[in-house]
Formats: sequence, structure tokens, C-alpha cells
Amino acid sequence: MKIVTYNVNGIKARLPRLLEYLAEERPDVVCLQEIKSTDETVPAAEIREAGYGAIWHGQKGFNGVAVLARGQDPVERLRGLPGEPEDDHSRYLEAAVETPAGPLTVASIYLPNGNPRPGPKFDYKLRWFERLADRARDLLAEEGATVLAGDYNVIPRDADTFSVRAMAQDALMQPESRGAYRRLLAQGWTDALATRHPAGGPWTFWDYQANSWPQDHGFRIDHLLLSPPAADRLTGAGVDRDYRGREKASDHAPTWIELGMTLSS
DNA sequence: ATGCCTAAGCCCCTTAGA
Repeated sequence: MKIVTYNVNGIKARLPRLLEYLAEERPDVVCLQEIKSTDETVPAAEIREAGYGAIWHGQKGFNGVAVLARGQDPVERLRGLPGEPEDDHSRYLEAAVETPAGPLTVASIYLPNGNPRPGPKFDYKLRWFERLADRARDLLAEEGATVLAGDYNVIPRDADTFSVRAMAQDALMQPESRGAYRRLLAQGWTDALATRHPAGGPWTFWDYQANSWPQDHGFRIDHLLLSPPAADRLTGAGVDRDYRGREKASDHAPTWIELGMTLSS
């Protein structure tokens, strides 16, 4: 089964691309970020007509995450991360879905960008990271199949960017950001794309500016983290990068994993 | 050193993104 994370950068502006993707690839589960819509203004009918059940954690203007599942309604498990009651950003939505190999937990994650750095936005990013790590620890303890999918706004390795120099001062590549990501992985999570692409990349994001896409100046910031029972089922991982080159594209491309249908012994 | 481009709110400029 195919599980996708896709930062759409506005679900209303991206609806033709998203519907096209659902029709062409028929992914089983899709985690969306930056829907930039409230629960009321999201194009729910079109998604449902495409054959997908969906739950949303929306917000007016920016942020917003969703979980879509083909032929079923995801069951909401958690909406927003605990630990900072005054945080009103919609960046986390966790759900349970059914698979032929049993239940699967998926989370759609939109981690704060953190620029400019230093400053309150960078501090917020690091605090949010710790709150995510607390939740991730609880999920691992359940010992089920879990996928933490989303836009982490972290370039984990130097080989995950077209230019270390261009990004050196960016919040996406700071030691604190990488350290938080590495500590999360050290809990026992598998970075699916990194495992399948040890030499670096593939890119998941190309800036709209500076002619980045034609020059392939991208980096890898959208990640799917797998609990051990999920990692045991990993059979492939990649980026559907041609969607980045289509008309009215998001600056991110859909990033996916393939999980085997049966549990390995 | 700066802006490069895009979406959305609000209404044609500002905020935010990465």
C-alpha cells in the first residue's frame, strides 16, 4: 500500500493537482500539510467524490493538516500536540486506518519552519519538536505500525540539499534542528527515504524563486518516519517529482512509501 | 545585500512561507 505526504501549499489553489494525483496514483493514505483552509472551507465534497474519506485540522489563511484514506474514513486519534495550550497553529493530526495487514496509525505533521533564526520562530520550532518527540515516544511504546508523515522543515544530511552553502544559515539546516530530528530517530524510528536513498536526497521541495525547479535546486524536508513494525513492511520509497513540474504546482512534491501487505515473520 | 515567487486575507497591499 502506498502512503503519501504532500505539502499542497493551499488546498483550494491545488485542488486540480491533488485530484489528478489521487486519480492517477490511487494512494491508500495521504497526509496533507498547509491546506490553508478552515474545516468549513475545505473542498470536502470533491475529495469524497474522488473516493477518499478525510479528516481535517484546518486554520484560516495558513497551516492546516489533513489525513485522507481511500475507501474508508480515518478515525481521529489526536488533534494538535499537547504541551503548549496557547499554541493555536494547526500542525498535527493523528488517525487510525485499516490495512490488509492490520491497523495502522498515521500522523500528518507540519513542523514550524523556524526562520528567521535566531528568534521566537526558531525557539517555537524547537519547542514544537520536543512536543512531537514526547508524542512519538508514546506511539512507539504501543508497538504498533505507525507512520509519522509530514513536512519536518529539516534537511537531515548535507547530501539532502543541492547546496550546503546556500542553506547554511537557514533554520532548516541548523545543528539544533538536525539534533532534534536525530534524537527523534534515535527513539527507534526509521527515516524511510534516507534508508532507501543512502547517498542523499531525493529532493521533495524546490523553491518557487530563483528558477529553482529548472535547475533542480531542491532539498529533502518531507519525511516519513516508521515504527519498527512499519519499517519491517517497507518495500519502497520515493518522490513523485513530476507533479512539481506541472501547471500551478505546489513547491513540494508528493513523497511516498510502499508498505507490504503482509507482516513479515 | 536583496529579491527572486506564490497563496490567501482583504480587497490591490500585507503576511507568511522555506
